[in-house]
Amino acid sequence: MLMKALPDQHRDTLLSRAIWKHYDRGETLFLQDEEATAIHIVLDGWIKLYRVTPSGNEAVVSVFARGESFGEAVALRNAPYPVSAEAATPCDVMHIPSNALVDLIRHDSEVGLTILSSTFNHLHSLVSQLEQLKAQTGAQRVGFFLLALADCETGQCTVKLPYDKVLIAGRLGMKPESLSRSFARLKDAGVKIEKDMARISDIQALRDYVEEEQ
Amino acid sequence: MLMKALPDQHRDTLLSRAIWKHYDRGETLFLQDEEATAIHIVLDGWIKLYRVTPSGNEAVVSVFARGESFGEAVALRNAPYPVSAEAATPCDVMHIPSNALVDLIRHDSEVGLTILSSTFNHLHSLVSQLEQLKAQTGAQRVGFFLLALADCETGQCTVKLPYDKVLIAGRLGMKPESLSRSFARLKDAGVKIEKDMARISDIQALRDYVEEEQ
DNA sequence: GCGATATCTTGACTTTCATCAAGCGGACCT
DNA sequence: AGGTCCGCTTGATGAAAGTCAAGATATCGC
Repeated sequence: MLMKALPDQHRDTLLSRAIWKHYDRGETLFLQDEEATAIHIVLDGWIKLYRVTPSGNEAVVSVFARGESFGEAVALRNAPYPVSAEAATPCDVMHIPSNALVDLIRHDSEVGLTILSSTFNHLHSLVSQLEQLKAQTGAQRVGFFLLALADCETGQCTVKLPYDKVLIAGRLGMKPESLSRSFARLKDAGVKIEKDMARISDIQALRDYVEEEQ
Repeated sequence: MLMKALPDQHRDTLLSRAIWKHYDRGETLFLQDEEATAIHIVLDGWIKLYRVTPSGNEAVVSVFARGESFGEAVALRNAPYPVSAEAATPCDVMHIPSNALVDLIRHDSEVGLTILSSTFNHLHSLVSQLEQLKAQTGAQRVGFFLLALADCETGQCTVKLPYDKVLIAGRLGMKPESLSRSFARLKDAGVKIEKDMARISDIQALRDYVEEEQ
């Protein structure tokens, strides 16, 4: 996201100062309240960002896939991370020192606008998450999640669940048990779960279901 | 927030191109999906940002007070607003044309960093809203809201509710009826509501209450 | 003062979801 | 094969919050 938006010349400047690293499942990239020194780009695998509440509960804030970047703005402010990051699957991640980026922004103000834009996309996705959480039932949120993964337009479709159900549940703001029950409800909307695959018998029917009142 | 962070010289540049305007309660500043042409700074009163869901429900996204600014990042991208804005009380608002700001950023990249930072404050507040919504009960969220308004450190304290209860309820992700019941529960934590004033008999007791497990 | 309207509270009922507990099935190990 | 751990599902129960409806309490205009 970040990289695509930059002109080649700048991208190379950043890449020359980057660090590649592999993480096993469950390994921690950084912890909440640590000071940010780099931004992170997922090359392969899934990274989850989560927060531990004072009472010790874990809330998944978001999950990043291959090609996505996170931590830009925190690194720029030299602020502490507001979340922790952990590999949800085995991962390859590229780290770019925040200095490299700050230098670049000072040098070319256009880069600032680009990052602002990417930050803003993230902000919008949070706003719509917030809205979804308030206004939709669990089963509808799950349906929405499946639709976002489906790549076909109409008719029947099969989706591979990208990470395990505990994490999906967290991502959608519910407990694994509730996720399981939501899947059961979605049977009426033509969704069948087999291991880590979801078979949607009619995309449009599912769309209608998630947009239904109540 | 935005203005304070800028050096005087730049602030004056912006102010010279700004427009002042008064809004009566209930008046609309802009609607979701309109194209953004300016950023907004609240001089007096309260502005609510809300979203209308496809099913017609209204969800309050945030409420801005005197001195706060919003719409920076949307204006910079020339994107459509993701939310609508309305005066929750009579308001004075300053509008700064987005061109003015874009010119400034191109001219001085430091400004880009400043705005990035302010955008990120907003983003973090959304993240913690998300977390709160998931992990706390209604009464705890209300308690948290009151604590944020209270200006004293310990002992007893009286807080004026800044806008009406329907809006507070929306801001906290609940229905007015639930807000009313949450207030009733907070009596045990030493909070009494009289019209639009909240009397907190012991700030610390309330703090303990909102941080309690469950 | 007296209605009329808007705002807030209360009550009864329902839905949704978290929780606790038990059970199933697969993967992995020795 | 037999354990054992883990991820997932299912069932029973309770708490929280939404819904619908009715009442209480302003606030305003006349």
